[in-house]
Amino acid sequence: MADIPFDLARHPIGVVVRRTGLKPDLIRAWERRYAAVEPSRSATGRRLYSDLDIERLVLLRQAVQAGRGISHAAALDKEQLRTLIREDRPNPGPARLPPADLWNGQVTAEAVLASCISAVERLDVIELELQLERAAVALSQIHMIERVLVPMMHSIGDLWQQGTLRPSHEHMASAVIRSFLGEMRSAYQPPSQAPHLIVTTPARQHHELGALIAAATAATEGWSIVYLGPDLPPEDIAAAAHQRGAKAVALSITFPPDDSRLADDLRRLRRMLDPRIQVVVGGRSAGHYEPVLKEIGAHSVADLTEFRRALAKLRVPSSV
Amino acid sequence: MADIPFDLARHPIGVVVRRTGLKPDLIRAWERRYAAVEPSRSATGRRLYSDLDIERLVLLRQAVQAGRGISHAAALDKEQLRTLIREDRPNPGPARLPPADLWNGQVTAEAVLASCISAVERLDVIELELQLERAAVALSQIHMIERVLVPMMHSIGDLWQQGTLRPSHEHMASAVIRSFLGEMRSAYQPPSQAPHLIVTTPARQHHELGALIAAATAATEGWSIVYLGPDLPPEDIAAAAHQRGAKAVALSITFPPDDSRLADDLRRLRRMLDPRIQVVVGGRSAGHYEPVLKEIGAHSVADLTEFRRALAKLRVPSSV
DNA sequence: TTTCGATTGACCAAAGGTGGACGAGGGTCT
DNA sequence: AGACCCTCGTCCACCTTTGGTCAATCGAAA
Repeated sequence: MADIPFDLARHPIGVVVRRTGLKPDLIRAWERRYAAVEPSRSATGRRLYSDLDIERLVLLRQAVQAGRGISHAAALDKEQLRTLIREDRPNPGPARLPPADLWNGQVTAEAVLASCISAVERLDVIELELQLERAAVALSQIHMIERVLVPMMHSIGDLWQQGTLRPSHEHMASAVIRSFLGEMRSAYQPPSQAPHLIVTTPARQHHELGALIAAATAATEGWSIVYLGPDLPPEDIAAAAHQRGAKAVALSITFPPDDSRLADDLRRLRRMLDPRIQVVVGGRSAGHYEPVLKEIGAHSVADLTEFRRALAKLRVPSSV
Repeated sequence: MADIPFDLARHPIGVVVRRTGLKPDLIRAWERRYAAVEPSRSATGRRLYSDLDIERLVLLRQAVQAGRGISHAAALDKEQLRTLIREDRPNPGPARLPPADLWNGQVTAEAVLASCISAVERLDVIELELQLERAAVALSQIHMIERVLVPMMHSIGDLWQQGTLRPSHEHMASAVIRSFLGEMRSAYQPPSQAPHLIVTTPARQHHELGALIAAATAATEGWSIVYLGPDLPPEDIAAAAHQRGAKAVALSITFPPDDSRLADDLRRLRRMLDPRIQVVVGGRSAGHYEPVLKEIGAHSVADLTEFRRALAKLRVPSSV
């Protein structure tokens, strides 16, 4: 399979606009004023960008977003840009959560959310996919999950309960979100020595969106995910964990609030599982099972931030 | 199933128009100006297109929609077009596939199938995704579905029943195939005037892979798909069909072999549905419901070829 | 006879390119 | 503190290229 060389100039400016989220005028201005990129030209003068050009533009955008001047950033090479962006991230990263998430007033998580919900109401698959895809270019993955997908699921749940939406709307949205999260997760290629995490839902728990979100989140944290879908009995969860030599098992529990069989399943899982394998449980109804979870020594997480923290702790056995 | 060779030229331009969603004038313009396809001619000068030509036109349409100029796209071969589109569609992913070092020879459906099954046995998500992705570039979509995915589902089903595989393997494979089919479907951007097809599974039918395959297949035939996932009661199917002004509803029935409630649901669906909306039913267990299907005037299809044929017939209201 | 398809040439909307100007925001100078 | 200036995203006017569509005409097919 002949791979296309990265430095082959072949993208017209329209494609670059879609992939970078920058406006065409701006791209040209950066080129004119700072020689930020220097695309080659077609015989008739059209700009042709290479993959490297696009990558560079994305980096430049991130650098500018992080507060650098474009005139300064444009002079740096790829590696310098990368370190610069990495430096900027951890500090203002969490602090920037409230105002961030927009690119010059264009794409805000709230606006995306509104469009998505409207698309769901109209049962418009194409529009919903389009909105999500477009947002994914502009928003970071964390924002995407925490500010768009999670609120969207909640809104849909609410609208469904109050009768505004039918099950078909909820089904359609689930299918689209599922695909989207699946792509999100598989876009992350874990390092080869990454610890394995089994993600699933216990038997009789059919709602898998929570598990998918967990999978996508853990993937961004550098875990290698084995996603098993919903509704799996404890024997199979344990077998899978052992076969893959997993470091941990993540379960999402959404419903019902109380089910003694589920508590039994959890105990059974713990008993069958290698004691070195940790269990993390989250989801809407996880709180109702606190006693059992404590009993079996599972990490119970109330939200994604806690989940991420738990993952970080699990990763480094020394710090337990 | 006697295969018709893909490169046999036999479709008049009208068929190509219906299958690709392109206007006849445009198809001819592409040929005239860019030699985008070069159909053979009948004795009297009529254009005759092969399946490969049609596939190529669909790919070209997608490339153009992704922002490529037709003049540029027309110069590429099938494989290049596929990579291009695949690259444009999903998240402008960070890392690209590693260079293919093995597989220097031909990619055959059988070899892919074997590697996939081995990956499932090893519960190796990454490898399975990699194999599918790689195969998708080399194989046509129809081959991919009929020679890889469908046999794979059957093999897994068999291995599961004979106890070689656990439910966790089956779950993992389902999740991956589901994502993959979802991407396959959404990679096909239907033309805007394409007729809508609702795809789902009746209530209590939880296996959705059949429905997903139907969705992906119909998408390649130029339908606009509203995929609703599994397990939907008739009221909601009907409501969705009416809200989107669908032309037809496709249902996949896999199990159980006999269920009187399902028969009732089918009757109810037919009663609630606008008589102009057709119902197509397929799946492993569809045969067991022949009487009901005949009673409600549903099209019952035994395999994907029949399904495609039924879709083609539905599309042209004149021929009903 | 009506419909479909082929051909040709023309038309025009959309996308892209260029150069220039504007103006909000943030300094600096005297 | 007011005048000045710099930075940089945006907008505009005007042009070229690209490419989808149409109309007119004619032969073939159903």
